[in-house]
Amino acid sequence: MSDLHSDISHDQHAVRRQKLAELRAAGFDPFRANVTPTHFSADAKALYVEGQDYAQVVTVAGRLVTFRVQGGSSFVKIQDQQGPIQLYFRRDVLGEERYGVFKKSLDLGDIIGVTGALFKTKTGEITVRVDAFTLVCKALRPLPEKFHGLSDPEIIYRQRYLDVIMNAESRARLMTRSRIVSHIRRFLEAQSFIEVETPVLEATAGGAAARPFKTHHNALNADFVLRIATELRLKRMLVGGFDRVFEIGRIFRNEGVSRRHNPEFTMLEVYQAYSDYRGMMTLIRDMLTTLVRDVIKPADGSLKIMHAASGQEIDFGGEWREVKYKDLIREATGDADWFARSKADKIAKAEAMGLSINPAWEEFEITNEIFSKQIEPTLIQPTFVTHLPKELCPLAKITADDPTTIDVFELTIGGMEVAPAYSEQNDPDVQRQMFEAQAGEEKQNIDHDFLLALEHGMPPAGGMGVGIDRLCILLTGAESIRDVILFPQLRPGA
RNA sequence: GGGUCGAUAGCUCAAUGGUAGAGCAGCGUCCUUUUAAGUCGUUGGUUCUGGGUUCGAAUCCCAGUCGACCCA
Repeated sequence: MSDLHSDISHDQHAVRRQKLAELRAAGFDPFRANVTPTHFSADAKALYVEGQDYAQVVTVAGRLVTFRVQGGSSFVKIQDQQGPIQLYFRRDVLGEERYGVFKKSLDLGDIIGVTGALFKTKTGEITVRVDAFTLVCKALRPLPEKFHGLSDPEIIYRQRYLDVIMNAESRARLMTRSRIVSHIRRFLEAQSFIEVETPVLEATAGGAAARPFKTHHNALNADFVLRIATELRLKRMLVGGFDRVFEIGRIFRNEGVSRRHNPEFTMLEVYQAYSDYRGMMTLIRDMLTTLVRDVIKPADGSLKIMHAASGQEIDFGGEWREVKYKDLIREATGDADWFARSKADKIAKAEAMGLSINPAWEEFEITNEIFSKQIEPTLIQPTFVTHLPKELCPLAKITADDPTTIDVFELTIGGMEVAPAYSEQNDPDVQRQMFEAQAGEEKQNIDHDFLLALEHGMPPAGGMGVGIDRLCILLTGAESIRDVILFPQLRPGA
């Protein structure tokens, strides 16, 4: 290795390959080795009894993330899914030969298994004194730098495995997402909801207004689209007598990518027969307060979480305001007769409020621009915005005392729409008329097979959608949807 | 789609038209309770790609690739 022409000491990849070759030449191949851990790191540490050093023997395994060699003894740390645990290697315990293998053949990033007894160091860290170790995977590439971690966003997203090895906050945030989804499943199952799976490949993209991805099935020689919602399939199950159903499913929308949008995202949709939008209020409030209580667990025992974007605390334990969409518009415009104004007056007023209005928009779209730009971002505390204009969604029941609105709410938290819910339209004739009356960007494709299902009879029901990614942004304090999705969509790399 | 910013050693970053550097990692020493361990020495560059300007380009100009942010 000291020959000038073959010096590879500057090339970490080559050095590691050489170490692997030397191990194999000595009769040991790490890629044919394995280990049977008895505990994960945190569970192992929990076994330690104060004052009883070397009483408990464990086998743990993980990736080498710190390496501190000091002559005849060394401290290293490995990391598994529960986090790091410190190991103590000693020449006088392992013997000259094995200690030499430890020092010469192992690198940061390697995966090892060790067996040894728990003790507490003089600085108070519970540590495994290693009696035996096995290299079970040689990392041929070096880890990013230990102190600054990994900060290049492109590597963080494209090589997420490096991010979650190096950045504890990323690891914690993405694990929280798993716990959130798990909590939602258990919460709904405890209330007799049935989880179902419906097709991703659809003949018609229904249930929402969005551009779909298109694909083709060769054997059927038919074009398909990827679903943009699960709503119409789940309602068919209500027709079929599955009275409480939900799906946590991937949705695909062929639209822009931004801090708030990924082309594929996860949506919970839940439908409950013999309920309505008011029943959904109770359901979502219980779901979110238990989520904060059991998963996020605010340190002070409250149900408050910090909302970085607004600098405010969001209190899930406070009163959840309920307010009609029209009242919010009247309040924001300062015009009690807003909905009676002409389109020209609406445009003038909206532009005076600093909005840029497309003259081709329908009147409800002008009004909704005010809602999404001027009102929604200010709704930080949990707020049920109710009774939206009927043009915004064709799938809900018309309000009994106001034929221009529908029996729905949009739950808004932290300035973001988190969960829309409806009293679901189950009159097949009204449903058909509402589909046909759709206009502007809200226009949905008509799914005739769905209308056929409605004619067979769907029980009255409440339904709700929850954007899981946005909920995770809110609850984990993430800045971007990319930070709560393991592998966010990027342009294919070079 | 438009605008702004960015890409330099494995990673995190310097170098403001004049010899491309540092810390960590790596390699070679010393070190048996460390916590970004310490210590002495040391290797390592297609400065994103392709053109152009210039005596001379990481640096200036043009085009492209990828990313971030803002806007639509």
